[in-house]
Amino acid sequence: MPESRPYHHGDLRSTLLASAERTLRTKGVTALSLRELAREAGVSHAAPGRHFKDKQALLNALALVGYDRLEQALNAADDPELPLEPRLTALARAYLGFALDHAELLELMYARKHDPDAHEQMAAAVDRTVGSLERVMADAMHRGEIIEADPAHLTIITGAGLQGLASLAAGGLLAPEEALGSIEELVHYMLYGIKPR
Amino acid sequence: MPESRPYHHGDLRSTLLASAERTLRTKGVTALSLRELAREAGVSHAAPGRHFKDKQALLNALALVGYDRLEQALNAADDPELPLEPRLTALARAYLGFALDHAELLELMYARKHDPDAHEQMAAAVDRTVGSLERVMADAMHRGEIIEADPAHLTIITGAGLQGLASLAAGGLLAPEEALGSIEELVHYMLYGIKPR
DNA sequence: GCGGGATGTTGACGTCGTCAATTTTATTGG
DNA sequence: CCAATAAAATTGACGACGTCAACATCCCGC
Repeated sequence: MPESRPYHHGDLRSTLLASAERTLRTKGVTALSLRELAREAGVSHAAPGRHFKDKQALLNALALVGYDRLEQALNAADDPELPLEPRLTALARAYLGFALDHAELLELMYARKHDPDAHEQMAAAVDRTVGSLERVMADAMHRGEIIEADPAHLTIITGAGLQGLASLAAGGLLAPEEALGSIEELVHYMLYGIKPR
Repeated sequence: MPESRPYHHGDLRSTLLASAERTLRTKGVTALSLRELAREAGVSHAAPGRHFKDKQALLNALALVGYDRLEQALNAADDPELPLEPRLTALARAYLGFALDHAELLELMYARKHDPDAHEQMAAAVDRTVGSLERVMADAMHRGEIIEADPAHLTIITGAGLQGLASLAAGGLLAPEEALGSIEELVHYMLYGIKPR
Protein backbone atom coordinates (compact mmCIF):
# COMPACT_ATOMS: atom_id res chain seq x y z
CA MET A 1 0.00 0.00 0.00
CA PRO A 2 2.01 2.98 -1.25
CA GLU A 3 -0.27 5.85 -0.34
CA SER A 4 -1.62 6.15 3.16
CA ARG A 5 -2.51 9.82 2.84
CA PRO A 6 -6.01 10.60 3.98
CA TYR A 7 -8.21 13.02 2.19
CA HIS A 8 -10.62 14.17 4.81
CA HIS A 9 -10.62 12.86 8.29
CA GLY A 10 -7.35 11.12 8.76
CA ASP A 11 -6.67 7.53 7.98
CA LEU A 12 -10.19 6.44 8.72
CA ARG A 13 -9.70 2.92 7.50
CA SER A 14 -6.96 2.10 9.98
CA THR A 15 -8.75 3.98 12.72
CA LEU A 16 -11.82 1.85 12.16
CA LEU A 17 -9.83 -1.35 12.13
CA ALA A 18 -7.99 -0.48 15.30
CA SER A 19 -11.17 0.55 17.04
CA ALA A 20 -12.90 -2.59 15.86
CA GLU A 21 -10.11 -4.77 17.16
CA ARG A 22 -10.35 -3.14 20.56
CA THR A 23 -14.11 -3.54 20.71
CA LEU A 24 -13.84 -7.13 19.52
CA ARG A 25 -11.46 -7.84 22.34
CA THR A 26 -13.43 -6.16 25.09
CA LYS A 27 -17.08 -6.67 24.15
CA GLY A 28 -17.10 -9.46 21.62
CA VAL A 29 -18.15 -9.60 18.01
CA THR A 30 -21.86 -9.26 18.71
CA ALA A 31 -21.30 -5.84 20.24
CA LEU A 32 -19.49 -4.58 17.18
CA SER A 33 -21.47 -2.08 15.12
CA LEU A 34 -20.39 0.09 12.24
CA ARG A 35 -22.30 3.03 13.62
CA GLU A 36 -20.61 2.74 16.98
CA LEU A 37 -17.22 2.60 15.30
CA ALA A 38 -18.12 5.67 13.31
CA ARG A 39 -19.11 7.42 16.53
CA GLU A 40 -15.82 6.53 18.17
CA ALA A 41 -13.95 7.86 15.16
CA GLY A 42 -15.95 11.07 15.28
CA VAL A 43 -17.38 10.56 11.86
CA SER A 44 -20.83 10.20 10.38
CA HIS A 45 -22.70 6.91 10.54
CA ALA A 46 -22.27 6.09 6.87
CA ALA A 47 -18.62 7.02 6.58
CA PRO A 48 -17.36 3.47 7.20
CA GLY A 49 -19.23 2.43 4.08
CA ARG A 50 -16.64 4.28 2.02
CA HIS A 51 -13.92 1.93 3.25
CA PHE A 52 -15.81 -1.30 3.81
CA LYS A 53 -18.60 -2.22 1.48
CA ASP A 54 -20.48 -3.84 4.34
CA LYS A 55 -19.97 -5.14 7.84
CA GLN A 56 -18.67 -8.49 6.64
CA ALA A 57 -15.97 -6.72 4.65
CA LEU A 58 -14.72 -5.10 7.83
CA LEU A 59 -14.71 -8.44 9.61
CA ASN A 60 -12.76 -9.94 6.73
CA ALA A 61 -10.20 -7.18 6.90
CA LEU A 62 -9.98 -7.73 10.63
CA ALA A 63 -9.33 -11.41 10.08
CA LEU A 64 -6.50 -10.59 7.68
CA VAL A 65 -4.96 -8.37 10.31
CA GLY A 66 -5.19 -11.33 12.64
CA TYR A 67 -3.32 -13.56 10.22
CA ASP A 68 -0.58 -10.99 9.97
CA ARG A 69 -0.26 -10.92 13.73
CA LEU A 70 -0.27 -14.68 14.00
CA GLU A 71 2.28 -15.15 11.27
CA GLN A 72 4.54 -12.65 12.95
CA ALA A 73 4.19 -14.38 16.32
CA LEU A 74 4.95 -17.77 14.83
CA ASN A 75 7.95 -16.56 12.91
CA ALA A 76 9.32 -14.86 16.00
CA ALA A 77 8.93 -18.06 17.99
CA ASP A 78 10.49 -20.36 15.44
CA ASP A 79 14.13 -21.26 15.82
CA PRO A 80 15.18 -23.48 12.90
CA GLU A 81 18.33 -24.53 14.74
CA LEU A 82 16.41 -26.35 17.45
CA PRO A 83 15.69 -30.08 17.36
CA LEU A 84 12.13 -31.00 16.57
CA GLU A 85 10.70 -31.37 20.05
CA PRO A 86 11.73 -28.03 21.54
CA ARG A 87 11.07 -26.35 18.22
CA LEU A 88 7.53 -27.67 18.06
CA THR A 89 6.98 -26.87 21.71
CA ALA A 90 7.96 -23.26 21.16
CA LEU A 91 5.67 -23.01 18.17
CA ALA A 92 2.80 -24.55 20.07
CA ARG A 93 3.35 -22.15 22.93
CA ALA A 94 3.26 -19.21 20.56
CA TYR A 95 0.11 -20.41 18.86
CA LEU A 96 -1.66 -21.12 22.12
CA GLY A 97 -0.61 -17.75 23.48
CA PHE A 98 -2.06 -16.06 20.43
CA ALA A 99 -5.27 -18.04 20.71
CA LEU A 100 -5.72 -17.13 24.36
CA ASP A 101 -4.86 -13.51 23.75
CA HIS A 102 -7.02 -13.07 20.65
CA ALA A 103 -9.78 -15.62 21.06
CA GLU A 104 -12.47 -13.56 19.37
CA LEU A 105 -10.16 -12.55 16.56
CA LEU A 106 -9.20 -16.15 15.98
CA GLU A 107 -12.86 -17.05 15.70
CA LEU A 108 -13.18 -14.48 12.95
CA MET A 109 -10.12 -15.88 11.24
CA TYR A 110 -11.64 -19.34 11.10
CA ALA A 111 -15.13 -18.27 10.09
CA ARG A 112 -16.22 -19.09 6.60
CA LYS A 113 -16.69 -16.09 4.35
CA HIS A 114 -18.73 -15.83 1.21
CA ASP A 115 -17.07 -13.20 -0.94
CA PRO A 116 -14.94 -15.02 -3.49
CA ASP A 117 -11.98 -12.64 -3.41
CA ALA A 118 -12.06 -12.39 0.37
CA HIS A 119 -11.93 -16.14 0.54
CA GLU A 120 -8.95 -16.08 -1.78
CA GLN A 121 -6.99 -13.69 0.42
CA MET A 122 -7.97 -15.70 3.46
CA ALA A 123 -6.78 -18.94 1.90
CA ALA A 124 -3.46 -17.35 1.03
CA ALA A 125 -3.05 -16.18 4.62
CA VAL A 126 -3.87 -19.64 5.91
CA ASP A 127 -1.35 -21.18 3.56
CA ARG A 128 1.33 -18.85 4.80
CA THR A 129 0.52 -19.77 8.39
CA VAL A 130 0.37 -23.48 7.77
CA GLY A 131 3.59 -23.09 5.86
CA SER A 132 5.41 -22.24 9.08
CA LEU A 133 4.53 -25.65 10.42
CA GLU A 134 5.14 -27.48 7.19
CA ARG A 135 8.65 -26.11 7.06
CA VAL A 136 9.30 -27.48 10.52
CA MET A 137 8.11 -30.92 9.54
CA ALA A 138 10.08 -30.91 6.32
CA ASP A 139 13.24 -29.93 8.18
CA ALA A 140 12.74 -32.64 10.76
CA MET A 141 12.16 -35.24 8.09
CA HIS A 142 15.24 -34.10 6.26
CA ARG A 143 17.23 -34.58 9.44
CA GLY A 144 15.77 -38.00 9.98
CA GLU A 145 14.06 -36.94 13.17
CA ILE A 146 10.70 -38.28 12.09
CA ILE A 147 9.43 -41.06 9.91
CA GLU A 148 9.33 -40.68 6.15
CA ALA A 149 5.88 -39.68 5.01
CA ASP A 150 4.06 -37.01 3.05
CA PRO A 151 5.05 -33.75 4.81
CA ALA A 152 1.65 -32.27 4.04
CA HIS A 153 -0.03 -35.15 5.81
CA LEU A 154 2.21 -34.91 8.82
CA THR A 155 1.54 -31.20 8.94
CA ILE A 156 -2.18 -31.82 9.07
CA ILE A 157 -1.79 -34.38 11.81
CA THR A 158 0.49 -32.22 13.88
CA GLY A 159 -1.48 -29.09 13.13
CA ALA A 160 -4.65 -30.80 14.27
CA GLY A 161 -3.15 -31.36 17.69
CA LEU A 162 -2.09 -27.75 18.04
CA GLN A 163 -5.33 -26.44 16.64
CA GLY A 164 -7.32 -28.68 18.96
CA LEU A 165 -5.54 -27.55 22.08
CA ALA A 166 -5.90 -23.91 21.04
CA SER A 167 -9.53 -24.45 20.20
CA LEU A 168 -10.27 -26.06 23.54
CA ALA A 169 -8.48 -23.30 25.39
CA ALA A 170 -9.97 -20.43 23.39
CA GLY A 171 -13.41 -21.93 23.82
CA GLY A 172 -12.99 -21.97 27.55
CA LEU A 173 -13.26 -25.75 27.83
CA LEU A 174 -9.74 -25.78 29.14
CA ALA A 175 -8.39 -23.36 31.69
CA PRO A 176 -5.55 -21.28 30.19
CA GLU A 177 -2.96 -22.50 32.66
CA GLU A 178 -4.08 -26.07 32.13
CA ALA A 179 -3.75 -25.69 28.39
CA LEU A 180 -0.35 -24.07 28.68
CA GLY A 181 0.75 -26.81 31.03
CA SER A 182 -0.37 -29.47 28.59
CA ILE A 183 1.75 -28.20 25.73
CA GLU A 184 4.89 -30.14 26.53
CA GLU A 185 2.94 -33.32 27.08
CA LEU A 186 0.99 -32.83 23.88
CA VAL A 187 4.08 -32.32 21.78
CA HIS A 188 5.85 -35.21 23.44
CA TYR A 189 3.00 -37.60 22.83
CA MET A 190 2.60 -36.40 19.26
CA LEU A 191 6.19 -37.43 18.71
CA TYR A 192 6.31 -40.63 20.70
CA GLY A 193 2.70 -41.77 20.85
CA ILE A 194 0.77 -43.06 23.83
CA LYS A 195 1.41 -46.72 23.24
CA PRO A 196 4.02 -48.37 25.44
CA ARG A 197 7.29 -48.50 23.54
CA MET B 1 -50.14 -32.66 15.14
CA PRO B 2 -51.33 -29.11 14.64
CA GLU B 3 -54.64 -28.42 12.94
CA SER B 4 -56.25 -25.02 13.23
CA ARG B 5 -54.21 -22.49 15.10
CA PRO B 6 -56.26 -20.97 17.81
CA TYR B 7 -54.78 -18.47 20.14
CA HIS B 8 -52.33 -20.98 21.53
CA HIS B 9 -49.85 -22.76 19.36
CA GLY B 10 -49.42 -25.85 21.46
CA ASP B 11 -45.74 -26.34 21.47
CA LEU B 12 -44.13 -23.30 20.11
CA ARG B 13 -40.86 -23.85 21.91
CA SER B 14 -39.98 -27.04 20.05
CA THR B 15 -41.25 -25.59 16.80
CA LEU B 16 -38.97 -22.61 17.20
CA LEU B 17 -35.98 -24.76 18.05
CA ALA B 18 -36.56 -27.04 15.08
CA SER B 19 -37.04 -24.10 12.76
CA ALA B 20 -33.97 -22.41 14.16
CA GLU B 21 -31.87 -25.50 13.63
CA ARG B 22 -32.96 -25.71 10.02
CA THR B 23 -32.23 -22.05 9.39
CA LEU B 24 -28.89 -22.34 11.14
CA ARG B 25 -27.99 -25.18 8.85
CA THR B 26 -29.09 -23.57 5.61
CA LYS B 27 -28.38 -19.86 6.08
CA GLY B 28 -26.00 -19.60 9.00
CA VAL B 29 -26.29 -18.01 12.38
CA THR B 30 -26.20 -14.43 11.11
CA ALA B 31 -29.40 -15.02 9.15
CA LEU B 32 -31.23 -16.25 12.21
CA SER B 33 -33.82 -13.81 13.52
CA LEU B 34 -36.48 -14.28 16.15
CA ARG B 35 -39.00 -12.44 14.04
CA GLU B 36 -38.38 -14.67 11.06
CA LEU B 37 -38.76 -17.75 13.24
CA ALA B 38 -42.02 -16.34 14.55
CA ARG B 39 -43.21 -15.79 10.99
CA GLU B 40 -42.34 -19.36 10.03
CA ALA B 41 -44.26 -20.62 13.03
CA GLY B 42 -47.24 -18.49 12.09
CA VAL B 43 -47.09 -16.54 15.28
CA SER B 44 -46.65 -12.92 16.24
CA HIS B 45 -43.23 -11.33 16.33
CA ALA B 46 -43.01 -11.18 20.12
CA ALA B 47 -44.26 -14.69 20.84
CA PRO B 48 -40.79 -16.25 20.98
CA GLY B 49 -40.06 -13.98 23.91
CA ARG B 50 -42.41 -16.11 26.03
CA HIS B 51 -40.14 -19.11 25.60
CA PHE B 52 -36.70 -17.55 25.29
CA LYS B 53 -35.91 -14.48 27.30
CA ASP B 54 -33.73 -13.19 24.50
CA LYS B 55 -31.98 -14.34 21.37
CA GLN B 56 -28.96 -15.64 23.24
CA ALA B 57 -31.24 -17.86 25.31
CA LEU B 58 -32.48 -19.51 22.13
CA LEU B 59 -28.93 -20.01 20.91
CA ASN B 60 -28.04 -21.58 24.23
CA ALA B 61 -30.97 -23.96 24.03
CA LEU B 62 -29.92 -24.79 20.49
CA ALA B 63 -26.42 -25.59 21.70
CA LEU B 64 -27.80 -27.95 24.32
CA VAL B 65 -29.78 -29.74 21.63
CA GLY B 66 -26.51 -30.06 19.76
CA TYR B 67 -24.80 -31.68 22.73
CA ASP B 68 -27.62 -34.19 22.98
CA ARG B 69 -27.18 -35.07 19.32
CA LEU B 70 -23.44 -35.34 19.62
CA GLU B 71 -23.57 -37.48 22.73
CA GLN B 72 -26.03 -39.80 21.02
CA ALA B 73 -23.83 -40.07 17.94
CA LEU B 74 -20.73 -40.82 20.00
CA ASN B 75 -22.46 -43.43 22.12
CA ALA B 76 -23.85 -45.11 19.03
CA ALA B 77 -20.38 -45.25 17.49
CA ASP B 78 -18.59 -46.56 20.56
CA ASP B 79 -17.98 -50.28 20.82
CA PRO B 80 -16.28 -51.02 24.16
CA GLU B 81 -15.28 -54.49 22.96
CA LEU B 82 -12.94 -53.13 20.30
CA PRO B 83 -9.22 -52.64 20.83
CA LEU B 84 -8.10 -49.07 21.24
CA GLU B 85 -7.12 -48.19 17.70
CA PRO B 86 -10.32 -49.20 15.90
CA ARG B 87 -12.37 -47.95 18.80
CA LEU B 88 -10.76 -44.53 18.66
CA THR B 89 -11.02 -44.47 14.89
CA ALA B 90 -14.75 -45.10 15.04
CA LEU B 91 -15.19 -42.37 17.60
CA ALA B 92 -13.14 -39.96 15.57
CA ARG B 93 -15.18 -40.78 12.50
CA ALA B 94 -18.39 -40.13 14.37
CA TYR B 95 -17.17 -36.83 15.77
CA LEU B 96 -15.86 -35.63 12.45
CA GLY B 97 -19.10 -36.66 10.77
CA PHE B 98 -21.04 -34.64 13.28
CA ALA B 99 -18.76 -31.66 12.86
CA LEU B 100 -19.11 -31.70 9.09
CA ASP B 101 -22.84 -32.21 9.27
CA HIS B 102 -23.49 -29.59 11.92
CA ALA B 103 -20.68 -27.10 11.53
CA GLU B 104 -22.70 -24.06 12.50
CA LEU B 105 -24.30 -25.83 15.41
CA LEU B 106 -20.90 -26.93 16.66
CA GLU B 107 -19.74 -23.34 16.57
CA LEU B 108 -22.64 -22.44 18.82
CA MET B 109 -21.77 -25.28 21.14
CA TYR B 110 -18.25 -23.99 21.61
CA ALA B 111 -19.14 -20.32 21.93
CA ARG B 112 -18.72 -18.75 25.33
CA LYS B 113 -21.98 -17.80 27.00
CA HIS B 114 -22.53 -15.27 29.73
CA ASP B 115 -25.58 -16.44 31.65
CA PRO B 116 -24.29 -18.27 34.72
CA ASP B 117 -26.89 -21.03 34.67
CA ALA B 118 -26.59 -21.51 30.93
CA HIS B 119 -22.86 -21.92 31.39
CA GLU B 120 -23.52 -24.50 34.06
CA GLN B 121 -25.73 -26.61 31.80
CA MET B 122 -23.23 -26.23 29.01
CA ALA B 123 -20.37 -27.37 31.19
CA ALA B 124 -22.34 -30.42 32.27
CA ALA B 125 -23.02 -31.29 28.64
CA VAL B 126 -19.36 -30.92 27.79
CA ASP B 127 -18.38 -33.14 30.67
CA ARG B 128 -20.76 -35.83 29.48
CA THR B 129 -19.29 -35.61 25.98
CA VAL B 130 -15.69 -35.64 27.13
CA GLY B 131 -16.62 -38.50 29.40
CA SER B 132 -17.17 -40.71 26.37
CA LEU B 133 -13.56 -40.29 25.43
CA GLU B 134 -12.22 -40.52 28.96
CA ARG B 135 -13.91 -43.89 29.37
CA VAL B 136 -12.15 -45.15 26.26
CA MET B 137 -8.80 -44.04 27.56
CA ALA B 138 -9.40 -45.51 31.01
CA ASP B 139 -10.41 -48.85 29.47
CA ALA B 140 -7.33 -48.91 27.28
CA MET B 141 -5.08 -48.11 30.18
CA HIS B 142 -6.71 -50.82 32.25
CA ARG B 143 -6.00 -53.29 29.48
CA GLY B 144 -2.40 -52.16 29.27
CA GLU B 145 -2.87 -50.87 25.72
CA ILE B 146 -1.40 -47.49 26.53
CA ILE B 147 1.13 -46.08 28.91
CA GLU B 148 0.26 -45.40 32.52
CA ALA B 149 -0.60 -41.76 33.00
CA ASP B 150 -3.33 -39.51 34.27
CA PRO B 151 -6.38 -40.51 32.19
CA ALA B 152 -7.66 -36.95 32.25
CA HIS B 153 -4.42 -35.72 30.72
CA LEU B 154 -4.43 -38.37 28.05
CA THR B 155 -8.03 -37.48 27.30
CA ILE B 156 -7.08 -33.88 26.75
CA ILE B 157 -4.20 -34.84 24.50
CA THR B 158 -6.25 -37.24 22.46
CA GLY B 159 -9.27 -34.99 22.46
CA ALA B 160 -7.15 -32.14 21.16
CA GLY B 161 -6.24 -34.19 18.11
CA LEU B 162 -9.84 -35.03 17.34
CA GLN B 163 -11.05 -31.53 18.07
CA GLY B 164 -8.36 -30.08 15.88
CA LEU B 165 -9.19 -32.21 12.90
CA ALA B 166 -12.89 -31.47 13.32
CA SER B 167 -12.15 -27.80 13.72
CA LEU B 168 -10.03 -27.67 10.59
CA ALA B 169 -12.67 -29.54 8.61
CA ALA B 170 -15.64 -27.58 9.94
CA GLY B 171 -13.79 -24.35 9.27
CA GLY B 172 -13.28 -25.32 5.67
CA LEU B 173 -9.50 -25.35 5.91
CA LEU B 174 -9.59 -29.02 5.12
CA ALA B 175 -11.76 -30.59 2.46
CA PRO B 176 -14.28 -33.01 4.02
CA GLU B 177 -12.97 -36.02 2.13
CA GLU B 178 -9.42 -35.08 3.02
CA ALA B 179 -10.33 -34.82 6.68
CA LEU B 180 -12.19 -38.11 6.63
CA GLY B 181 -9.27 -39.72 4.88
CA SER B 182 -6.87 -38.45 7.51
CA ILE B 183 -8.69 -40.00 10.42
CA GLU B 184 -6.95 -43.36 10.37
CA GLU B 185 -3.57 -41.73 10.04
CA LEU B 186 -4.31 -39.29 12.83
CA VAL B 187 -5.39 -42.00 15.23
CA HIS B 188 -2.46 -44.17 14.29
CA TYR B 189 0.07 -41.43 14.84
CA MET B 190 -1.58 -40.44 18.11
CA LEU B 191 -0.94 -43.96 19.30
CA TYR B 192 2.49 -44.59 17.83
CA GLY B 193 3.91 -41.12 17.36
CA ILE B 194 5.77 -39.76 14.37
CA LYS B 195 9.26 -40.55 15.57
CA PRO B 196 10.97 -43.54 14.03
CA ARG B 197 10.59 -46.49 16.37
C1' DG C 1 -67.24 -22.01 37.07
C1' DC C 2 -63.93 -19.03 38.29
C1' DG C 3 -59.63 -16.89 38.89
C1' DG C 4 -54.82 -16.83 38.05
C1' DG C 5 -50.92 -18.01 35.42
C1' DA C 6 -49.22 -19.21 31.10
C1' DT C 7 -49.27 -18.10 26.31
C1' DG C 8 -49.92 -15.01 22.33
C1' DT C 9 -50.85 -10.19 20.30
C1' DT C 10 -50.23 -5.40 19.39
C1' DG C 11 -47.78 -1.39 19.23
C1' DA C 12 -43.97 1.15 20.22
C1' DC C 13 -38.96 2.42 20.86
C1' DG C 14 -34.18 2.58 19.82
C1' DT C 15 -30.47 0.54 17.11
C1' DC C 16 -28.68 -1.23 13.27
C1' DG C 17 -26.93 -1.95 8.13
C1' DT C 18 -27.39 -0.09 3.85
C1' DC C 19 -28.48 2.93 0.12
C1' DA C 20 -29.09 7.25 -2.77
C1' DA C 21 -28.39 12.01 -3.18
C1' DT C 22 -25.52 15.63 -1.91
C1' DT C 23 -21.64 18.33 -0.26
C1' DT C 24 -16.84 18.98 0.73
C1' DT C 25 -12.09 18.27 -0.18
C1' DA C 26 -7.81 16.70 -2.63
C1' DT C 27 -5.49 15.52 -7.01
C1' DT C 28 -4.45 16.18 -11.51
C1' DG C 29 -4.27 17.62 -16.33
C1' DG C 30 -4.33 21.51 -19.32
C1' DC D 1 -3.08 28.35 -11.63
C1' DC D 2 -7.34 26.74 -12.07
C1' DA D 3 -11.08 24.15 -13.32
C1' DA D 4 -12.56 19.18 -13.86
C1' DT D 5 -12.72 15.06 -11.70
C1' DA D 6 -12.35 11.61 -8.39
C1' DA D 7 -12.36 10.45 -3.56
C1' DA D 8 -14.13 11.11 1.17
C1' DA D 9 -17.59 12.26 4.17
C1' DT D 10 -22.52 13.92 5.31
C1' DT D 11 -27.44 13.70 5.45
C1' DG D 12 -31.66 11.54 5.40
C1' DA D 13 -34.31 7.79 4.65
C1' DC D 14 -35.88 2.80 4.67
C1' DG D 15 -36.75 -1.64 6.36
C1' DA D 16 -35.42 -5.19 9.68
C1' DC D 17 -34.33 -6.38 14.02
C1' DG D 18 -34.50 -7.27 19.45
C1' DT D 19 -36.88 -6.03 23.28
C1' DC D 20 -40.34 -4.20 26.28
C1' DA D 21 -44.95 -2.98 28.21
C1' DA D 22 -49.83 -3.27 27.98
C1' DC D 23 -53.42 -5.94 26.65
C1' DA D 24 -56.10 -10.26 25.05
C1' DT D 25 -57.09 -15.07 25.24
C1' DC D 26 -56.89 -19.60 26.75
C1' DC D 27 -56.14 -23.52 30.09
C1' DC D 28 -56.08 -25.73 34.51
C1' DG D 29 -56.72 -26.51 39.40
C1' DC D 30 -59.53 -25.26 43.01
